Amino acid sequence: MNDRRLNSIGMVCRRTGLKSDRLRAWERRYNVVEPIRSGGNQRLYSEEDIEKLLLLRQATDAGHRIAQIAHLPVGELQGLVEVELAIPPSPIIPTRHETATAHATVSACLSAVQRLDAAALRRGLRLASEVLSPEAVIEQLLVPLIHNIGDLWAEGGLRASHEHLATVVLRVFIEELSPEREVLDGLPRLLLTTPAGERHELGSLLAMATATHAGWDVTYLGPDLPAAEIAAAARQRGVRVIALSIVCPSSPNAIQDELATLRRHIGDDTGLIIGGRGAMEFEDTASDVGALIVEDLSGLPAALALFI
Amino acid sequence: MNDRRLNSIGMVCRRTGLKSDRLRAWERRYNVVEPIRSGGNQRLYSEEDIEKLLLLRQATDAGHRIAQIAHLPVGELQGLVEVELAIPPSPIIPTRHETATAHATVSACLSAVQRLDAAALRRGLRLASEVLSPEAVIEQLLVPLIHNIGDLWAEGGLRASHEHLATVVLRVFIEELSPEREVLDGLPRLLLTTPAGERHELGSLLAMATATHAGWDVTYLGPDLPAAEIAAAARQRGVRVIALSIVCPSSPNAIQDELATLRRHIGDDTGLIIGGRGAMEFEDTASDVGALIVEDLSGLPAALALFI
DNA sequence: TTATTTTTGACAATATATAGACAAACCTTC
DNA sequence: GAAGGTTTGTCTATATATTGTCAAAAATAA
Repeated sequence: MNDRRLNSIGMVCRRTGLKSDRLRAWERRYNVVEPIRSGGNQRLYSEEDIEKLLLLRQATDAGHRIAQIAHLPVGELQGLVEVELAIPPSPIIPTRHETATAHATVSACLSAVQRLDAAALRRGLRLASEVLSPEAVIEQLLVPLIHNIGDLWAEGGLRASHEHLATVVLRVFIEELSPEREVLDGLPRLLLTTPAGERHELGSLLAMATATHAGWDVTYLGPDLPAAEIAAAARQRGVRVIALSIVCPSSPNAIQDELATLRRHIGDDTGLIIGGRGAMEFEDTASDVGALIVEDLSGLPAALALFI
Repeated sequence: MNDRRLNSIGMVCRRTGLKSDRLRAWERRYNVVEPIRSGGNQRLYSEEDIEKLLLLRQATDAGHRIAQIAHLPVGELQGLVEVELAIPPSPIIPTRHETATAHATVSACLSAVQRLDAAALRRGLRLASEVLSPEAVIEQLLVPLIHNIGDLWAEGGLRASHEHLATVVLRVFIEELSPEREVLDGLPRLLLTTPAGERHELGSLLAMATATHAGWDVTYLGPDLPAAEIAAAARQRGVRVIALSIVCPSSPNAIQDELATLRRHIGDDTGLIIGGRGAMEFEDTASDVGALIVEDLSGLPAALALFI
């Protein structure tokens, strides 16, 4: 393991909490470590050096005298320090609540939205997610819920404030639903947002959760982003595909322009997917700009797979 | 993934926060990047160059010496800054104060935003929140971070896409930061949103976290809500106070109208608080409609207390 | 034109190195 | 316990290295 990462003495001080004088004194008197030198004769410590110095610091803090332990190898120092290392993993037993049907939860959540009761909405969602798998939560709870909200909104049964509250709560819930994005280096990259003029975010959030589950490295940028911005972000991230959610834009004509502008900016190498409730209205534009239309959220993984 | 779009040195300075002299010095002394030249011998940087420079800035901010890290590839630099972020939690180093932790994290988070790296931003925030108290997270991490984002945005160093990404990540983080709103029956109720025309949400999110910590039952409705909607929601929830965040509205005149309309709708019994970076510009309007202006987030609890 | 960029050299501010001194803490011995 | 020596961390002074910044003059771009 030849680590090219070398640390200056200042860095070592920050990382070990030892002052530089002490560090140099230890080296001078006991050769605790023997850092190589830079061209200008400055010390360069390896990660192994730092590890040993950290252990020495802990040991001296615990009362050991540096002269007695300076020569010990790292392994022995660890033994010396590991006096109090107890990590009893507390076993968490998932309490199985009654299986509330997704349907009942949908109606409960809808009622919470209408009452502007964010706490109740959160409780309902959380309860369901304890029982259902993430996929089931999306398909049986979130999709119908968001659909219902959209319908009610169209009928005038909900005000903008209700939709805003639902968005605020759901966006956090959906993001928490997504798996932890840890070291995902090789994954294909997807940019997800809604075009300028489309401020409805819930659909794109669902798409984000779905795409993440499908194994994509999703950069999610929220709603209402101009084409030039989308293109710039796609370039910076080096994404393979851009996906746009369109539900109910304020101006359909403007969306067409945005799509055309976007394709012009990104060139032909980047895939373009359009989905959402209002996507079908842009079928012609989509074929003009070489975009794939996805009618249903369940069709998204297959559409994405075309670009791998 | 070859980007035909290249960046001038001025653009790189805005996007990385590095001064041009420093940039050229790094190149002259260590060849950190080797931008191609235009016909007139001017440097043209690629997106990969910018990515590397951002990481180098973050690493030097964290105390690394440029000479030791200049030659590292991007992947190792990422590992390096992760290591640096992982230092604060180490319990054996009492020498690092809260402020130092917060400062390093702010820089790391800013770099993550500029790289459109949501995962790194999340990790940075989470690590800090494991060490700092919620109050410290807000005051020393989130407020400076959001301020910095605003400044960079004003200077052209950030695009809308960067601000969107930051909003998406921060809104989830801030909501998770807030304590569980469980049994809070007697708490005074607050409605929090931004008026129509103001789409910047980050400030109102901070206000939400602050007000929740101050013991209010906050109904948060996200950004960009028309006055009539705000009034209707306030009536339905029976709130005592409405708080609005104003940062940089698309049309200041429209905001004045919204404020007047709102006061007309809600009557005189409901308190009205206006805060945020752009709030001071509406001082006159505020006094007309009987609204309290809060200049600073730290003044919010006191202002709210007036209405209990 | 005006603003930006390039090159070069110089310079100030930090960081680090070495050698030596010193006081507080620690240990041994009386 | 006290005396005396040892260990240990810290401090000083001086020198060198590294790093960021600045200025001037010429070239380029908008």
